Amino acid sequence: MSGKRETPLNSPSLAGHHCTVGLRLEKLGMVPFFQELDKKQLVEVNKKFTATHYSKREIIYRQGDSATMLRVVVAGNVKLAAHTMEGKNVLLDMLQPGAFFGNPTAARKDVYNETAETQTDACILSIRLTDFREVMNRYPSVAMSVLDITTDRLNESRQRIQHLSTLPVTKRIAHILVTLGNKFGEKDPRGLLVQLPLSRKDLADMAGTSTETTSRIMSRFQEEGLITTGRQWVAINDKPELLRISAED
Amino acid sequence: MSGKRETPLNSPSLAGHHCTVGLRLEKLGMVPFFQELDKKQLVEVNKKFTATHYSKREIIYRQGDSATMLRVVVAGNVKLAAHTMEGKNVLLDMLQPGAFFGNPTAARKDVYNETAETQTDACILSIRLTDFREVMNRYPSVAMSVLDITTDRLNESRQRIQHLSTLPVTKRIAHILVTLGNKFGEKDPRGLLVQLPLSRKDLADMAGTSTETTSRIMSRFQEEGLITTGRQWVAINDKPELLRISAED
DNA sequence: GCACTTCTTTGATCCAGCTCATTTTAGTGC
DNA sequence: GCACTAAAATGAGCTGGATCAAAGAAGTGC
Repeated sequence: MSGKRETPLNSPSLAGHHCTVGLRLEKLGMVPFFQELDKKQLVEVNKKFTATHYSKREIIYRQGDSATMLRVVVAGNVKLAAHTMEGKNVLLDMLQPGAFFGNPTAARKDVYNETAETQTDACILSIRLTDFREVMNRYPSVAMSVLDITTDRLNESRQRIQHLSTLPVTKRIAHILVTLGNKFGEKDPRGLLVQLPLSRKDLADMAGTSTETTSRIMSRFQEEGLITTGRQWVAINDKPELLRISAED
Repeated sequence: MSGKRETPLNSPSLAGHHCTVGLRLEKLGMVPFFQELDKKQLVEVNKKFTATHYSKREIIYRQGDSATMLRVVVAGNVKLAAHTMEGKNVLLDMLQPGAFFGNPTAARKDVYNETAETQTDACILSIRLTDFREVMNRYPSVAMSVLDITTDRLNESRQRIQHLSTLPVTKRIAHILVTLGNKFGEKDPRGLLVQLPLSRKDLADMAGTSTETTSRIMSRFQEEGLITTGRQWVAINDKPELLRISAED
């Protein structure tokens, strides 16, 4: 029983080699919106990108910084969060490899309105915004794909507005857990393990509630056998039931 | 004093002539994302569109309907709202002439997840989604413009999430009033008049609160001289102060 | 292995906003 | 102008979650 609560997350230190020049091209080709480019085009586009390695919990850019770059996660995870003047945080998105961030537009609106921070060691590619616009103009498939992704994000975002406006906290958290399971879940003896360092505060910032309330609800879910959780990690044990809770009545 | 509260909104019945074939082309050219097309291209694109006239409070499509068309508001206003099973509504967006609605993507996700309803008499153009994709592929400027608009909407949407998560109702409503003033405001003896039929319920559905609370807050704002309001209409009298309220502390 | 820091849990109190109930008022149809 | 309908205002009581406070784990550095 003793080890039951030890962090089951993968060691994040396996990064570091990710950002080698050799791997970059290969990775770029796996990014959804470059999928349709051929080898030659990819080489061309690749030249415009710069790779940077970040370690865990590093800030990539801050809310208010001038927005000149578009970035792509190659390896690791990145979270986007917005801050209020009085310490209130809102967790806007958690990104996986392949996802882009930093407005693809930002014509006149020249500052980021969220802060980007790594959750694990990570390798990030950046491209100047003007260069990326050029790429989209030359390859409509890229623009279309970016549009599709942005539209999906808009829809997610609107669903979240709906949840914040109409659902009580318990249901919101149940729904968030299901979503995290689907997006970051990995089979594990403990259940569907969310492969991410994820604190109660993070969950609270996603659900628009307080850390304490989140903690209470998580404890209840654990008692009921729906999840297994410890410091900075969660595993989903009964997704169907969580889904039911998030939608019941 | 007697007439002080009579509805000051423009009569909506001035539509009806909007949807003539003659006007369509002209209107299409004014839509932001066709801005860069020349006359000939516009004529070409125009052929793909169908115009429909709707009267006030008509449903254009419902949440759950299969999504095959992209639509553009030519004249009038349209609101997008999502419904919960138990009557809870969320007002997602209010559209002006020139705005498009109905996912521009919808590859596999083939249903609308909101309901579109006219707020005034309106003229709406529709194009088959596949046709629109073709247009975007042929004219990158169109795709880019649609992307810019979608990105702006995503940012707005995220700001709203932030407000719902961190601000008390009074501030949220103050902010909404300012936004409405900026977007739909017209100079009027009563103040900056929001040219739209706008009930307490609508406001409540935007702010994620109850009709009663909205009513109380609106009454207070009126007492304080910040707004002038009546049945289904509002005029902003002191925008700076409303802004201050929405951001204070 | 021990001291320290950070995260999490739990308890107790309080209040913003919801809900339910009723009255008032603005607009509509005749 | 009068009766009718729907929106808005107002009152009173209740409650989901916030906040404040403090104790209990789980990692970390030395």
